[in-house]
Amino acid sequence: MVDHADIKLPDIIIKGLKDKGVVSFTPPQLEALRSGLLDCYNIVVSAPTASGKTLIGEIALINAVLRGFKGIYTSPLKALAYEKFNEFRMWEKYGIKIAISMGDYEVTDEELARLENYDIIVSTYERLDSIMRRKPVWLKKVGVLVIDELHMISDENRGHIVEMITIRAKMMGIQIVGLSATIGNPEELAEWLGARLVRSEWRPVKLYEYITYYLGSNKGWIIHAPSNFTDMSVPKLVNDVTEYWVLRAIKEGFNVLEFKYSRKAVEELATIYSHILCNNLSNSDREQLNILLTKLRDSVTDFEYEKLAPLIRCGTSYHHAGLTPEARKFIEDAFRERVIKYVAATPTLAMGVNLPARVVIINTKFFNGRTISRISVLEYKQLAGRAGRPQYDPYGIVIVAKDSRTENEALYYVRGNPEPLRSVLLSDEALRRHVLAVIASDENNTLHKLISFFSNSFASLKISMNVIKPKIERTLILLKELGMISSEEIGGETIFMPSKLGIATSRLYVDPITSYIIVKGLMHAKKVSELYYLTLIGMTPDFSEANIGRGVYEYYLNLIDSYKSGKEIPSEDLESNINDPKVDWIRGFIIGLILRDWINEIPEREIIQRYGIEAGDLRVIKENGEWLLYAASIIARTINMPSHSRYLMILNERIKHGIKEDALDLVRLRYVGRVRARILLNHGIRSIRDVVNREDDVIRLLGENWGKKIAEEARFLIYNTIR
DNA sequence: ATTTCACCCCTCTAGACAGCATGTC
DNA sequence: CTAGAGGGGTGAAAT
Repeated sequence: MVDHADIKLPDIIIKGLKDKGVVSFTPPQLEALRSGLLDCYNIVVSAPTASGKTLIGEIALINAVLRGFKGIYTSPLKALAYEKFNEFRMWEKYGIKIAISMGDYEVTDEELARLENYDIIVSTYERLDSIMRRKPVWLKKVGVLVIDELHMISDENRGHIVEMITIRAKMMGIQIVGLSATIGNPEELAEWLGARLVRSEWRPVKLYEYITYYLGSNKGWIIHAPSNFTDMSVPKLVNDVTEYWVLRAIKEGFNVLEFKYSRKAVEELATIYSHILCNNLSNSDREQLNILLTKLRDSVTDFEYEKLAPLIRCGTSYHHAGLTPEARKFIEDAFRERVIKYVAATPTLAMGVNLPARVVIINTKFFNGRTISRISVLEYKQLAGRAGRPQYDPYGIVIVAKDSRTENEALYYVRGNPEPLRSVLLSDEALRRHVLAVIASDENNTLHKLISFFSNSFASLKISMNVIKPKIERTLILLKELGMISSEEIGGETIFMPSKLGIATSRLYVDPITSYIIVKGLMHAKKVSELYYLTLIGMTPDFSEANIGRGVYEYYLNLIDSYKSGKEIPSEDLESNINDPKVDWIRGFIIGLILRDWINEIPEREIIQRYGIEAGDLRVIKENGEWLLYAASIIARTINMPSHSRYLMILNERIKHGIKEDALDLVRLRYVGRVRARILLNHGIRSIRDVVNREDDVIRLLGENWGKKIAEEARFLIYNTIR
């Protein structure tokens, strides 16, 4: 029953919940409603995965809309944002308009204006930050901000973004609904936001945690059944924990998910258990898997097919970011359908889409760059939360810390409390990005105002402003040196103003250091090769780490001198005067080479082999390259370097498609990518017009089906441009 | 003489967000 | 408090 005497839900919400098939509220949902969710109180919910947190946010959003406001929902992943967007669209039949805004979609002025017409906007953190920097007028109409996965505020790389959007919402008096995993210090979070705290351990499926630890190669694994669970006979000692559960899984028809923090390791796990599974599959399993394999062939490149097929044939797979998004999606779907019985995955799988399994095996140790460490209790809880599929499983089973050697190592996770969340806003990188943003958006422009802005931060709850103030002052000095801001004394007070470059940097959403490197690199370059530009963007701190094999790294390290002397790449001085660990000249060089190969139409397969990367990594490099080339182009324009700017924009286009310059026209056609464009060019078909004029040749070269389709596209395009 | 095996040393280690425009010497 | 597997090399023991 969603009717509760003490909760007055608007009729539309009651109807909508009925449509969604919500028959009753979960305990955290009830508590949130009773804590004043509908009366605009700020709420922090700290509860496990699948306890119905999203619905709390959803009700808050609809409630705001019914009161004449807008609602914003924000999440850490594009996939998650997209998923929620589709879920929320069911409210459209009640006249509520839902929009999505994230990196794949524009933030032009028109786009910002477009959003004014929508009631609910779904976005990623970064996009929302970007929108807030632009201060569109409709921001005043926002009644509620729902922040999903609020515990991300502690994330080393992206937590500061979450903190900034929260600060802004807080300062604007917007109702904040923070949805968080179970964390150590929810009270502090609630205190910061002046929010009411909803704290719950409720789960839809009962969870049983099996303590496991390894006794050595000739003894095997000890398994301690949890004391509260007796209806099942699990042996106390097994040769191999995973093998035990995988064999049960195929007999009893459930699935097993194992987490480990290494790509190589998950691939090895999948290989090992594929052999074991293959010997134990039923005939109907085999049939299903054969059908699956034919689908796989159509879904992924040959390269990935060759790697995955022997595993998937046996009902197992690995899952990590080296796979293309298509391959990952394929595996996720097949696992959800229980056709794939066992998946060994890196944490990608736990961050993203909801993919539960009856049995979740968790390895906890990983290399942190210096030494071995173990995942936090918070992370453990997140992974463990994947155990037990609400509709299918009577309970979820977690094999706690399989890689433990002693009982205590495993018990640490069962008994331990999640760690408290800490602000990451005061790092050098976060401060320079956000202090610039605040100045560039003309939000605050004196030291005094900046300090009052940051006194609203989560950081300031624990850290004195006496510590924060000098950090801000140092950041201001840096931003001046980088040419992002200038200052002026007016009436005894220092006013900070953004430069044109500073405004562009904030809008482009790049690190001020990235912007600075690009400026310096372009200033030192007169006539330079494409490799120069590609290397330049590759060495910026915004170009995330690439998974380049160490051997490859060293090989190109030796090669670098010959390029340096020929001035084909930026000078390393560029890096030496910037003290930032993320600025990496050699990485830039290798990225440059990879991107150059890509736009010179080297086959994907060859690039992957040459640089020891995987298909998924190449995608990431392309995406980063595309974004930063665009940014570099705009930066070049703002500092009056139009020829650099033009060339960078051409490179941006070429990266998009992976083509040489002569194919730029042809790839404007749908169904024409790098491969087909090259086939046409090799036969003298150089433009869209040529495609129309020589349709017979096109059909001969690309086959009747595609040829006709493409010629049709070409006619359509020409017709429309003439008109 | 050839094969096998224990042992040591070295190497390697997760993920994913952001841009969408327009005119200088 | 904290790893652990794979690859390559080495030298001694086993066949």
